[in-house]
Amino acid sequence: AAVSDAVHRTVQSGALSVTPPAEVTVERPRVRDHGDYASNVALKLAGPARRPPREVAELIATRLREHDGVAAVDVAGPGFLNIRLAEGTLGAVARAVVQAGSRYGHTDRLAGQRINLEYVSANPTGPVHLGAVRWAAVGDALARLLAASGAQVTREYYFNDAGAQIDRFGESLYAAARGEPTPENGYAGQYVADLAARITAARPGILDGPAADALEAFRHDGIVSMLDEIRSTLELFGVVFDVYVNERDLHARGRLDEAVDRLRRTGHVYTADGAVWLRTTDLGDDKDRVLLRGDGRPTYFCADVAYYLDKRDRGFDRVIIVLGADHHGYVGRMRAAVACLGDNPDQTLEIPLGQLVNLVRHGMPVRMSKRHGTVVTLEDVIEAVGVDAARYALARTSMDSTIDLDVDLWTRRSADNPVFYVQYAHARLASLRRSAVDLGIDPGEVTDADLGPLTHEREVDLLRTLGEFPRVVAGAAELRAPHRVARYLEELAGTYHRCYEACRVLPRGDEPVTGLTVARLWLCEATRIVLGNGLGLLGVTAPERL
RNA sequence: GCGCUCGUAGCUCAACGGAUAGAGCACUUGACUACGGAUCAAGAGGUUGCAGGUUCGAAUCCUGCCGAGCGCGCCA
Repeated sequence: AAVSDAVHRTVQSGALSVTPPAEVTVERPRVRDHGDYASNVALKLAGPARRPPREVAELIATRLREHDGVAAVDVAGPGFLNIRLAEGTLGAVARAVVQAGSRYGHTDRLAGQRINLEYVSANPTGPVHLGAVRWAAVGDALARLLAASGAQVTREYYFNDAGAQIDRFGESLYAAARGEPTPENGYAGQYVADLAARITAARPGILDGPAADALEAFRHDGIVSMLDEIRSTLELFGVVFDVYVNERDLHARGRLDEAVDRLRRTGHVYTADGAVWLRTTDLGDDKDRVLLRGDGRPTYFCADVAYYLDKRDRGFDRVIIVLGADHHGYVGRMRAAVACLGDNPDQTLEIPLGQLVNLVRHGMPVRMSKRHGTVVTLEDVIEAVGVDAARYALARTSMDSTIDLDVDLWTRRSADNPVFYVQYAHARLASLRRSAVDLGIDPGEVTDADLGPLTHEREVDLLRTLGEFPRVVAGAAELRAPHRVARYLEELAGTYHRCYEACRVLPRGDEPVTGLTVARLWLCEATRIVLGNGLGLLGVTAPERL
């Protein structure tokens, strides 16, 4: 804010003939010699202002030096502003953290945005598989991040409970119940046999009645219990959705017909070879798409468009759908369809694509589920590494990278396991707090004056890192990149451990409790809070003990 | 064939067009009468797949090539 203000005043003074930018970038430089904060505004403005960057930087620096709390401003390199804060002002960070508590890190950066966030949406024809587990972890963390940034977020799960795949699922259950082989393109695996047996037991005599009734019963009961199972497994994983939408409901409510009508009015719909098409090539797709087949039945694409419209009609101004890279074909045609509807897909539809996951044990990919005899499932992952490690591991890597989730690494109770490294720091801080209580130390209410004594290099590092947290959260939310929070937590844990080595907190033996003791206790408490908040954003617990 | 994504230290991965590309692991050398050593300190490790281009500045943006994964139906 100070930098932005300085830029404005420089412009107002007539020294620069440019429009001040809406936002200026200020970041913590990687190299500590470059000050507490650094900005590249001068480099950005040099072009429009038609002045050398260093000259622009000097003009802004002059104004910036007039600010309270700014100790020094240097112009460095091609025209960076390196800002050093006055000693003692950093202590206020710890007070701010302690006073904000669990809300520290929250901002109103995305206030007013109504976001519909869809993720997982695994088919109800089987248990949640490994590929979707990543989107459960990442999607849920993203939802927490967006909410922490002030957005109004609805977490949504779409059940594809209509169409031929569901019929095949019902047929597979029916065949299994009668002891017949799995139909072609049907569903196999132990879970199918188990489920078929449960349904048969719950509906005595069902196999003796008409085949059509039995098929319908197996289809219906099969879907219902798969939905239940999926929901409860996700809940075990700490992932709970606000809204579950069934594709069948969209059909039943006439939403697909309505979508086709809406599209017709845009003039992008035509009929050819007996089918109804959407001319998505008008808006960037590489081929047109069928909405209604020759026999009048809608395609999945049609349902997808209807579902998008349904979300928009419910008042969301931004629709985000987290998908695996294997669905990337969906992106182009949906964007085109959205544009056909008159929306700007850059503003209303966002589809982050993520790479796939392999579960690895003893250096070898795990292909088969223990329990289901099919692919690896969410339950397998929970059983193999536990909820905390799985969620952390899946969320700490950029979605762009494929992940090898190494069971041996993530179950290890040592420093090379990142989730343990971070949780250990939290447990150590919690232990310290218990020790302080045992010693009868009561720091009372926190004030800036309490924190004045924090001048050790390691303490200052820690304060600076704590102060970064809200920006990290906001950035991670805006970039849809929860892994940034995990990386930050690892940095914070390391910074804390280094401070801990150098700065003894509690008095030894019969040493007195000093102002420094109190200051350091507050610093530790602030660190504990930030570690806890950060882990919370990832859906990982912050244990008091390990 | 067309399209999308990815390629960074030995390994797993960071880096919103910014300064000397960073962490952890593994490796080498150190620190334990411990506020939780499940930690810390130091060292070594790089032509960011290759070649051009854009600009004050490129791992990042553009073009071509090489390599890997995935996708391209009136399937779901």
